[in-house]
Amino acid sequence: MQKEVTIYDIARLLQLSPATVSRALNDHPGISSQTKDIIHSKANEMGYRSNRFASNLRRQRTNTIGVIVPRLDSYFMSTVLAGMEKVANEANFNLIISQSLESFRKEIANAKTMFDSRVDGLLVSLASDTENLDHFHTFFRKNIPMILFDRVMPQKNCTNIVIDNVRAGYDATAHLIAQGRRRIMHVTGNLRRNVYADRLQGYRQALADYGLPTDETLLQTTDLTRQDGLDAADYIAGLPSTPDGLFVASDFCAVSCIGALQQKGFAVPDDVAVVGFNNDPVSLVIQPNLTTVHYPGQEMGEIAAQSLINHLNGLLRINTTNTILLNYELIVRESSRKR
Amino acid sequence: MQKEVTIYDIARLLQLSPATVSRALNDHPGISSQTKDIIHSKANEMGYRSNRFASNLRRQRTNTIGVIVPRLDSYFMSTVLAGMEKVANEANFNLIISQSLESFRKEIANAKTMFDSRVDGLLVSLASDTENLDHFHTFFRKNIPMILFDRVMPQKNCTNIVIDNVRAGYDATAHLIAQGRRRIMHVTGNLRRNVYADRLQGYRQALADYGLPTDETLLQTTDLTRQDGLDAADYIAGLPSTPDGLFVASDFCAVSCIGALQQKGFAVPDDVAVVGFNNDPVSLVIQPNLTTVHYPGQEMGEIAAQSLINHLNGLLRINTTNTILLNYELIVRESSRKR
DNA sequence: CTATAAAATGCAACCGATTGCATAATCCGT
DNA sequence: ACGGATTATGCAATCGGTTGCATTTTATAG
Repeated sequence: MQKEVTIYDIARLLQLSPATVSRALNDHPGISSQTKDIIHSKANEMGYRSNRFASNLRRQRTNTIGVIVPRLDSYFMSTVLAGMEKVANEANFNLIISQSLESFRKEIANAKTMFDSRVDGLLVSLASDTENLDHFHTFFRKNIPMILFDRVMPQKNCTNIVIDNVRAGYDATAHLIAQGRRRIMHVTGNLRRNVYADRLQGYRQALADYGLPTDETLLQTTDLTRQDGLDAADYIAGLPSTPDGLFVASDFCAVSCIGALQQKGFAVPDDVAVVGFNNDPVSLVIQPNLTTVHYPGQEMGEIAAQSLINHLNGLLRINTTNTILLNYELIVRESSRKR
Repeated sequence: MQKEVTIYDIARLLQLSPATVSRALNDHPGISSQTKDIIHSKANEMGYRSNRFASNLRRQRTNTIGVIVPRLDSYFMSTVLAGMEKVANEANFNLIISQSLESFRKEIANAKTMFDSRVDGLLVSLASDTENLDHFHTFFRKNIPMILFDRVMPQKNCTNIVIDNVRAGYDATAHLIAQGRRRIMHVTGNLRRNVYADRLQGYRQALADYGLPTDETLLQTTDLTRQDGLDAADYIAGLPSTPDGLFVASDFCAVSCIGALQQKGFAVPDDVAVVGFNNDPVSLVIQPNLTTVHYPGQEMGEIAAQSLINHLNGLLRINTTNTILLNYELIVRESSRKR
C-alpha cells in the first residue's frame, strides 16, 4: 500500500508551507491566484486526495448528511434519493441512508446512530406510526439542522418540503366527480401522517363543494399494503350500494385493489373509476392504466439536500419555520376516464 | 453548542491517563477489568461519544463501507440493503450507498467518489452495461477488499455472492415443462450479466434434457423494463405459432407482459403459462398471481456485509477467489399451474 | 527613495484518539 | 523479605489539515 500524498508533500516540493497549500486548495482569498494555480496543478499531478478525517477533526464538521426514510423500495423514494445524491456529491457531502421500515422504534434507533455518526444535518421522512419528534431533540439541542420531506410534522426551526396534498386530494376527487361519479370511496393510510390526512381533507372538501354527501362507510383507513387493496375490494363487494369511484392514496394498493375488483366481476372504469397516488411505474402495469398524481421525487430530493447544504454553508438560513411546496400533476389515464 | 466529552475529560476526572481510557474503551487486554468498569460507567455517565474522525485519522481506517447498486427501487434491493445496514450497524460500520442507475459511466463516477471517501471496503452489484472492472483497479491496487453480489463478474481476490442462477433457470423451465408446456419462450436481460446469462443457460439445459427443440425465435434479449414486457406481448401475438410457456427473468417485466397478453385475448395460464423471477411484491398484484423464484435479499445483504467486515477485522480472509451460493426457492402460483 | 498600507505567506498550536515503548505496581515462589 | 516475572498504567509522538496571529514581501503614496 503506497502512502498517500499529503499537503506536507506538496509543500515540500514547492518550497511552501503546509498552511499555504491548505489555503490554496480551499480557495482562500489570501492566497495569490498565481500560487493557487501552481499548487493545484502540483496536487493534481501527484494525485493528492484530501484526508477528510483530518479535516473533519479540525473543523468539527463531518460533511455528512443523514437520511432516514420509511422504505427504500418505492420508485418515489428511489428518485428522491437519486436527487439527494446528485446534489450531495456535487457539494462534496456524503450521505448516510437508513430505513425505518415504517417503525417508530427503528426510527428512534436510526436517529441515535445518526447522532453518534455526528451528521451535520438530517433529512427525514417519518415512519407511519411515529408519534412525535422527541427522538430528534438531541439534534435540536445541538442546533443540528433537520429538514422533513414528504411525511412531515410541524416543528419549530424545521423546514418542511411537501406537495399540497390537500389540493392534490381535492383534484383527484374532483376529477372523479367530473367523470360523473357520485359515490366516491377513499382508501387512505395512517392519518397521523400529513400526506394521508391532507389528501383526506381534500377529498372531503371536494365532495362538499360539489354538493355530494359524506358517507363514512366509504372511508377506509389502512396501511396501504397489497393486502389492504384486496380487503378494500372485498369491502366494496360487500357494500349494499357499490361506489362508482375510488380514490386510493397509493398506487400499489390501488393496483392490487383493481385486480381484485376485476376478479369479482367489476369493470374498471365502467363500474368503478379509480385514481391512485404517486405515479409509481406499477400504475402502468395494470389494465386499464391507472390515473394517478405525479409526485416530483427527484426534485424533492434535490431541493431538500440543497437547502440543507446551503444552510450548513451559511448561504441560507432555514431556521425560520417555513414550508416549501412543490408542484404535482394529475395524470389521467384509462382507469378513470369516461367512455 | 455544548462541547463534547473527550477521553481527556474522563481521564482527568478519574485521575488516569488518556491512554488508559482509550484502551479501556476499546477493551484492550492490558487493562484490568476493574479499571475498565470504572471507565465505562464514567463514560456512560458523561455521555461520551467517540470521535470517529480522530480515531479514523489515527488508525488510517474509516469504518465505512461503500455500496454501489444498479437501483434502489426494487423490493429485492431494499431487502438487501436492510440486511447490510443491520450487520453494519451492529459492527459499528457506516454505509455509503449510491446507485449507478444501470449506467457504466455513473458506476465509474460512483467508484471514484467511494475511493475519495476512502471506504474500507466495497459491496457492488454491477450495472447492466458494465463491461469490465477497470474502474475498481484503484481499489485492488490499494488492497481494498470488494465483494460482488447478485450481478457479479469473476475477478481475482474478489468474493462473489449469488444464487445458482443456472439451476434456478433450469427449475423454472422444468416446472413449465412439467405443466405440459412444449413451446417455451424466454425473455432475458443483458447477457453480459451473469444473472441473465446463467438463467438462459439453465433454460437451454432444461429444454435439452427434456428433449425439446431450441427455437431461437423464442428467445428475446431486452432490458426487462415495462415497455419490454409490452413489446414481448406484441412479439408473441405476432408469432405464427404461439408459445404455451413463458419464462421472464424479472417479475416486473413479466407482470406487464401478462397484462398486455390478456389485453390481446390470451388466457394466462391456459394459453400461456408464465414464470417470473425475484418474488417481487408485484407478482402478487397481477391476476393470476405470478409464479416466480424467490431471491433471498436480506440474507444476501447480511452475508455480504458480514463477510466484508470479518475480512476487515482480520477474522476471515476472503482473498482466495471464492463464491458463496445462497438458496433460492421456486414459488408456484396460478400463472403457471395446470388446471 | 522612504514610509505606510496592503497583500501574501509562514509559524505553531490545535482537533481527539491510538499505540510502541518505558515505567510502575503487583504477585509469586522460595 | 527479595529477585524476577507478570500485569497495569503512563509518556509522548503521531495521524493530516486548519486557522489565529505574526511576519515578510510587494505595492502605493508622498
